[in-house]
Amino acid sequence: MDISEVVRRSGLPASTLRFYEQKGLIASVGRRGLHRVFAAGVLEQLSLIALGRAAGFSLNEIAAMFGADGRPRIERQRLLEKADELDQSIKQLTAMRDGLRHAAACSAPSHLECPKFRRLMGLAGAGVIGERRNGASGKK
Amino acid sequence: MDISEVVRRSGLPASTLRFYEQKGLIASVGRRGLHRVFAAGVLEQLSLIALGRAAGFSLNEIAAMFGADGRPRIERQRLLEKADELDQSIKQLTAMRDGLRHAAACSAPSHLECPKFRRLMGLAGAGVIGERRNGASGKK
DNA sequence: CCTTGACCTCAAGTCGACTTTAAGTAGCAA
DNA sequence: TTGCTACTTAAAGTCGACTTGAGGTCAAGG
Repeated sequence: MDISEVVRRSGLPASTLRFYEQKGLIASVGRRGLHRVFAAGVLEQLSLIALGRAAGFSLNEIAAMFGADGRPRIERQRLLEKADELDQSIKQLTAMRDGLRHAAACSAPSHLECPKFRRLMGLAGAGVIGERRNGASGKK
Repeated sequence: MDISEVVRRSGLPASTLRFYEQKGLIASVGRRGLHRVFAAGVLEQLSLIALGRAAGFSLNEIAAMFGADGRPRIERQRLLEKADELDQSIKQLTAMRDGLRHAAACSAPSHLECPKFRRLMGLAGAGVIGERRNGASGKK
């Protein structure tokens, strides 16, 4: 497969594939002239990378999970840790979601007058509610 | 209050307070010499900002929620939208968490042999599972 | 054979939310 | 008055995951 086919079948832009190759996340099996040639297995690897990203692993972490052979070497322990992290996130997001729904429905003239809202504010201010950089990206 | 007191009572570094002021998220009531002087209300505002951040709003979005007076002008509609986004996130994270737990427990020799794992991979590869930049930050 | 356009490389740019650094100022204690 | 610091500024740097741009190569189709 040449890169354009991988682009077509993975949905990722070529720039991302080159970037992933540079980072050691995927590898081309060789070149035809200058052009990269990929094995079919790269698609599976890309799915795995997407999965890792969705689970919240960084590209570096994901890279560390691939053996030099390209096959995944995933420690079950890491998976459980990440699952626990996700549990934490889920709890926080659930609290946040409920808080937002309440605030939207709340009859208090200003949100600042609503005790529930103030409680949520207090928690966030105290850092009890995790700092997130990005959650559900509302892509166009 | 001078900036050091806000630092002490909010837990945020002074650089962040200056940055927030520059972005128009907070305002000092004046200066004593060069030194900023803050009103007590700034602490409440900072909590509100923290809350907004935790809910997944960007600083710019949060800035837009404050009237020129400094009081929040929050549209209930926005809150409901964000709550729906969070619901989406929660569903995805829950699926991911369960998938990770399964993969960790799964008896298949390689994760690639596990049908559940492969299904999750497929979903992630197809972009069905949202792209996240950061979830539960495992801070030190 | 020649053109075309898909591919290549390397460097730099982007985005968000801050932090860091360098250089300067001034309130307050001694 | 001196001098210590805590404060000030503006600009640049950081981090992660890519994207973009400039300039170059070459495989394939006409």
